[in-house]
Amino acid sequence: MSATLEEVARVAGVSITTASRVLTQNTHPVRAATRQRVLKAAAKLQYKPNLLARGMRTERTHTIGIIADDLLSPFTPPIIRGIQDYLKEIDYLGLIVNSDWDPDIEREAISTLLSRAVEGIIFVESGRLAPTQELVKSQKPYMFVHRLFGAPVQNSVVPDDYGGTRLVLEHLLALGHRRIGHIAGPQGWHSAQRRTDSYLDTLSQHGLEIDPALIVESDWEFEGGAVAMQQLLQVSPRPTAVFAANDMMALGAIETLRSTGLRVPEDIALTGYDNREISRSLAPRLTTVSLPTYQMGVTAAKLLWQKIQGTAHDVDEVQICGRLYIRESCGALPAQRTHDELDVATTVRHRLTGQQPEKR
Amino acid sequence: MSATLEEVARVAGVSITTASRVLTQNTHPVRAATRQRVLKAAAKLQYKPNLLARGMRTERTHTIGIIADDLLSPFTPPIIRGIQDYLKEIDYLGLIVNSDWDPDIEREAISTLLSRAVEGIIFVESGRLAPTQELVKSQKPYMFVHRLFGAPVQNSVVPDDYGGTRLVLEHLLALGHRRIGHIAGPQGWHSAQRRTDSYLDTLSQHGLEIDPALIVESDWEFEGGAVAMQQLLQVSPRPTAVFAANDMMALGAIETLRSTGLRVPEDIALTGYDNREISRSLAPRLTTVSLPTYQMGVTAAKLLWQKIQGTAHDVDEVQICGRLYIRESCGALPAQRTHDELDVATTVRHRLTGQQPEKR
DNA sequence: GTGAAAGCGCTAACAG
DNA sequence: CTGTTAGCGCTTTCAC
Repeated sequence: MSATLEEVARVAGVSITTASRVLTQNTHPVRAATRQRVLKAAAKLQYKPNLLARGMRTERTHTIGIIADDLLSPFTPPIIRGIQDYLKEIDYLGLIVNSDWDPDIEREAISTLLSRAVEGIIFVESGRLAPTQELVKSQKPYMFVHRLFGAPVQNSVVPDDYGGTRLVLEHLLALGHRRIGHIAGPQGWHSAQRRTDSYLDTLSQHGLEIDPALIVESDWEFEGGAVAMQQLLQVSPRPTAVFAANDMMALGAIETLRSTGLRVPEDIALTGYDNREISRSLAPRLTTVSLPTYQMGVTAAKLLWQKIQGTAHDVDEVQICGRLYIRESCGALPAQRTHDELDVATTVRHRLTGQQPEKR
Repeated sequence: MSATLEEVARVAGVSITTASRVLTQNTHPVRAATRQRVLKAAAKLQYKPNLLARGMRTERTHTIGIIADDLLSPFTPPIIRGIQDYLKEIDYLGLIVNSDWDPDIEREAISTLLSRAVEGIIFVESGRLAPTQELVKSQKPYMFVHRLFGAPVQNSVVPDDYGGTRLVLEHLLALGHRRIGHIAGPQGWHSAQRRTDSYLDTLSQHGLEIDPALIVESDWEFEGGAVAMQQLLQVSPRPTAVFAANDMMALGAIETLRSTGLRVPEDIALTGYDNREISRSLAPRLTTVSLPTYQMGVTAAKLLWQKIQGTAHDVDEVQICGRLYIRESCGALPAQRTHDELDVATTVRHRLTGQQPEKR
């Protein structure tokens, strides 16, 4: 390992205590000259405090636990990144454990983290609605981010699906659409339900009558969206726009329209939700609302930090609204960038091992 | 915190030493009856060892560091998941830090991790080719996974791009294609270069002449693939199949073909690389080769573990080959599932708050 | 077989 | 202002 405090103290010709006082943000007074000697010694020896030892003494390990139910979900990594970025500012690190929607594994994970004296735990996309016995007993603070099911619970940070949906629907309404279909997510999911609720309320508030035939529940997936769209096409009069509750279903819907010979957005306008990365590439590029995953992660970390410091206690559910991304699929932007534009945007050249290709 | 060894010992009526001996995989002999008493006391108090204290004594923290240059890359999460799953088996945990392609941040990250007495470090998608001074000095083992640039280096686990490319090309050859275009990745990237090398070698080995005009370098992106395909379409005679060096460019190429009125795979067969999640959804579903990210993570963790234990030292670069996924875009499968099939595959039903919709 | 004691590296009283 | 001392919870000699 690297140099210890003792060595630094010896080199600086002071006691361990003094060295410690200089090398921490301790308020205890130390003479300037002494301070300098210690600092110099530390620099010379490349002293790095052993955080384990410090943590043992102070009960502050500068570590929190992150329990992810599905690390491979498209939303989990940006949430974690948000958490990490906030942690970095306060000089903390996160220990990440997977729980795979299994209560036993999760219990085990909590236990493992507690054993490592984390100062708090953040659950990412947890199916759980309440902390385990052990966690409660430990008195450690915790937060849920992007809780997928159930009613509002304290200490959780979730997307404002209701508000986000209103953003995209009012955009469609502003474009003149009056007959708007809805491919809903599975209603067992919190987000799906909120988005559908908002669809119903927003249309009603704008004086439109709800046509049950224009609402089709699907399963979040591409193929589900494709099938749902087929169903919507059989309704008459046909909707002029469709709000899909997520991007994958919107893409599936586009596929159905395409194979039916209908154009997006000219024949039917389409919008999604989530702002998945692929949505801004595929043609037509999708108008959608972002899921503010990164910001949710930051917020959860910040709230956990306040709880660790004792400046906050149980907090009510926090909702964070995404942004509306207006692209081509709703008709508000030119239908498609031209290939000329693409040519400018991208550099393409030939290659064949070593030799420069001929000009064409 | 939870119960300490001392309390367990007191309850069991033995010394701390004895309790410790029972509760670790210590070989020291303990009478069966005593052992039972300790075990019972531990269970009763729900004893969980303080891993910090143990780590301080043993210099084994059961923790490794993971430095990710880009957590939001599509490949990083599955690599990390592979690492974590292996770590779980050996009862280790990973401390994840981001470095964002910045050498200073990376140096800092290494320092932070060392300060926490990690037993080794895995670099994920690192741009770096060698460990820092400090890391070398620390004597801690390390591994690189999915190193993106440069020649083979020791202690790294990378995909076998050469072999993977051969898989997909031989598939196209077996389907009878003789004029195969190639949308290459940016040749500064290791993977791109290897895939192009393999393209050249495989075609040559099968007695085909390389036509430089059929090789277009692009930028890994959707739009780049679209532009590259336009370029390939101007070559005459036209290729009957195109191997894109990644899925995104393949999707872009499909878009170009579609807007040109050409069908995939009837008019031109297309294949990608990486097996991105979206490739198995969009129509036509993409034939591609997987990047064995998960397995790479597992392998890196396993090798690191061997180095930690001292049963292995510096190891030569390990290459792991992906799998060929045959789908519709190359023409080897029926062009598209029918909508009837889709109907069966997915449950779709109406919903309107509370009320069951009418049968249609 | 069992236990007393030392100590990992650090911080926090408490004296001076 | 500085230093001495105790001890966080655990493992590990070394005696018995």
